[in-house]
Amino acid sequence: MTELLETARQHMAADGAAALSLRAVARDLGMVSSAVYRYVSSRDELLTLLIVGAYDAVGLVAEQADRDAAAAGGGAGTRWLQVCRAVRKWAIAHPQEYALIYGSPVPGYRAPTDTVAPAIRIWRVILGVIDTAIATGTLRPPARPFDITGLVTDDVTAVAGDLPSPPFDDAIVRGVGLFASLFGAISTDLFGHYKGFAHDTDRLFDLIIATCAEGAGLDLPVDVGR
Amino acid sequence: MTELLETARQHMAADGAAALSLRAVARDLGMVSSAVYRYVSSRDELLTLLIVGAYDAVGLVAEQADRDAAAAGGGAGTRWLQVCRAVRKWAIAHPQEYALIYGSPVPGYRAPTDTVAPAIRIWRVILGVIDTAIATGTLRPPARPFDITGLVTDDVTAVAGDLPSPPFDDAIVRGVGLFASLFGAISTDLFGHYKGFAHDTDRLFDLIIATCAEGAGLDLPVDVGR
DNA sequence: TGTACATCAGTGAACGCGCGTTCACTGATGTAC
DNA sequence: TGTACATCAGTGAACGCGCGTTCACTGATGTAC
Repeated sequence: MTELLETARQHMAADGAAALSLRAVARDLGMVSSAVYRYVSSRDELLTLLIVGAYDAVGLVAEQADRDAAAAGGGAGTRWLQVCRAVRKWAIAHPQEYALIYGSPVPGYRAPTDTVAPAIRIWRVILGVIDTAIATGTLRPPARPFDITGLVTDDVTAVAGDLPSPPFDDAIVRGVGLFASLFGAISTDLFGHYKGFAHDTDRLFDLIIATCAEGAGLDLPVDVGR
Repeated sequence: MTELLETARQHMAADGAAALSLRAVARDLGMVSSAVYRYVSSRDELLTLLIVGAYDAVGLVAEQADRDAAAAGGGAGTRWLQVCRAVRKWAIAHPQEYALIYGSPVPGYRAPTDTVAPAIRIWRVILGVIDTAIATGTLRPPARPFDITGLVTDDVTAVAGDLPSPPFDDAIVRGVGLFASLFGAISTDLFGHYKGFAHDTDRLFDLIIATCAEGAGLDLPVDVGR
């Protein structure tokens, strides 16, 4: 089973998730194609397992980076930067797994609800960073407060707990902004949208994260990319 | 030819680019499969045409929104917001074409250089907005200047012209930040990462864009999402 | 006005391929008494 | 210690399918003299 997933991941790494074939994986395992049905009931189930695994890997990497940075005495800004760097490092090491979850959906595949829980892990990390920033008084209050009534569903509180009180009741907006900037910055690079214009992509990434985090009221360490 | 591309786009809309099949398109056109080779020399060439078309569509939509906002007397912030909204509107109307260019690469497809020029149109719009903001004195100077030496290749000046002088020599960083936030925000929504948490996605989008733009030193109209 | 020829858009059959999934099966290993 | 049985991991053949691409061809339309 572990071997099956490992081989499937290798195939994905080579050809992409959309081209993932049970037969090819079976071949690589030295099995006849029908044998994989001993482990997995269909191609879709295999994809689901890979998706869940990828979300969990991102979640784990993010949680660890966050914990490590906090343990080292880092504030909210440092923690966010380290989370971003860790997620990006994972994405670069596993581009097709990244594409599987944060790229375009695989044609014909319908995600079951099993994928929701692992997908949410990264959100918890983001909201945790923001909570810390509020608690330690380092989150810059909004110049002009947003009206967030009717913006999100009640399910958010199930994940995030109660929303912070004003002026920080816009925490979700900031969180979504951080999320979008993180995955926007990674995808832009990974999916080839720099077209050869970027040279030092590591530093450019830090600077994008810093730029957008500043907009969210989060100050990154002063020496980022400088 | 126009019909071919139109039918191909319809098929993509239904099944995604990775599943696009010359035979299925031919069937829909009431042709025998070999007949499409009259118009297109291979499946890859068809994909290239679709990709170029999608980039051009995004570029056009962005340029128009920018021009219209400028003509209506909008400043840099307003222009950027209108560009974002226009691109997002196009993306929602053409999700698979969006995924084709800003999602994960199609497995097995290698993009020829023909796609570079149309892909760059949106960058010109972004850099144009920033130039305006500098020229009109509405771009907030960086609190702590970035050191951008070695960050980008010389090709950038071919697209963007000469870089602005300090303290705005970090314009590219801001531009990439805006780019990442725009496509991050669209993809997050379109690829289903809100998982049912977002309610008013239109307003949420505006707020993300405003949040990240603020980090880039660009002030959006005061009433955005408020 | 009539004829010869070229161009064009599409036909139809065939190639070799890989795919997901099913089914009845085999033989080795483990377990119960 | 020996026997009967159940479980397990995998086999092998077959199903029906759609795919990209090639090739020699046909018949309608346009053009030149």
